[in-house]
Amino acid sequence: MPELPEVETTKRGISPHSIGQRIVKVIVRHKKLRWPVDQKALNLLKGKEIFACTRRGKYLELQTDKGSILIHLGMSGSLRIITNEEVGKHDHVDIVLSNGKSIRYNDPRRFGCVVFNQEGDEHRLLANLGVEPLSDDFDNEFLFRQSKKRSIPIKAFIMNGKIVVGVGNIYAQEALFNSGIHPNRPASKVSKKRYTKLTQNIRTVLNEAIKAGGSSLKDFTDADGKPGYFQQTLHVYGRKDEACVICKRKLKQIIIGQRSTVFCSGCQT
DNA sequence: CTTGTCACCTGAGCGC
DNA sequence: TGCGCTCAGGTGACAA
Repeated sequence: MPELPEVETTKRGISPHSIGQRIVKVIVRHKKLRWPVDQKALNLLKGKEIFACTRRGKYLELQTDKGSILIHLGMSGSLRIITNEEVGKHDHVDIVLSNGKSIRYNDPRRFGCVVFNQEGDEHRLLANLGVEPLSDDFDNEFLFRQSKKRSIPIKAFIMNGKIVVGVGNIYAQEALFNSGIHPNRPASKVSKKRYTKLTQNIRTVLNEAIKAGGSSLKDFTDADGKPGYFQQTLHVYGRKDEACVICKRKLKQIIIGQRSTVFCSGCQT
């Protein structure tokens, strides 16, 4: 489920149920996630109050004054607020709260993680992250400045979390299509003007997706809540061999950095 | 430092 | 029905 908009939607969904609550206990049913779940360390947070729920890139953090729980949803993870619900397949971790509810972490592929963090933003998983695409740091010149001497395809460049966080495989493709840029073009060979456009399109595409995801927020606790991008109009992602919405050419699919990439050879140069 | 490749997993969908 | 294959919203580790 998770690109940045889904993570943001998740954050907004669990925040009202968790902020101000104390952590009663953390139940770990399967500790083999991307990183081992350290039950002992997480137990240090028992009785502590969650004073904030924050997002950094695609990472979520439940903050207490004795440390935080750092969560990543990987490819297939999700968090739900539950009350006395039967444990299902892939429900690996429960964070039991003082209001009787729990934050339940489910992740079939187990590419995500639930880790104890006492180092704040200095934590090794956070320390080297790039700028937030929805912040002021991601200005019209940022990508252009960073792209100097970079030969990698523009798509891999904007998906590099050390440059800018949260741009995943769906929205990278969409933003490049909307900007008319060929995904394989070397980053250093994209003009400043086009970077300005790309920057704006990345912002727009993410904001639209957050808006779409937000519309289903009231149903957040439903198991089958659709992530934002199912409600959004996607122009290229998943549309291989279909007609370009602009020029009607057949959309092509290529592989960039082991990730499939759909684009229009007419509109994107 | 940059770039490209691998690894970690399960489940869905398809052709046979 | 079942088997084998391919593919899927991510990203850290490592080699070159």
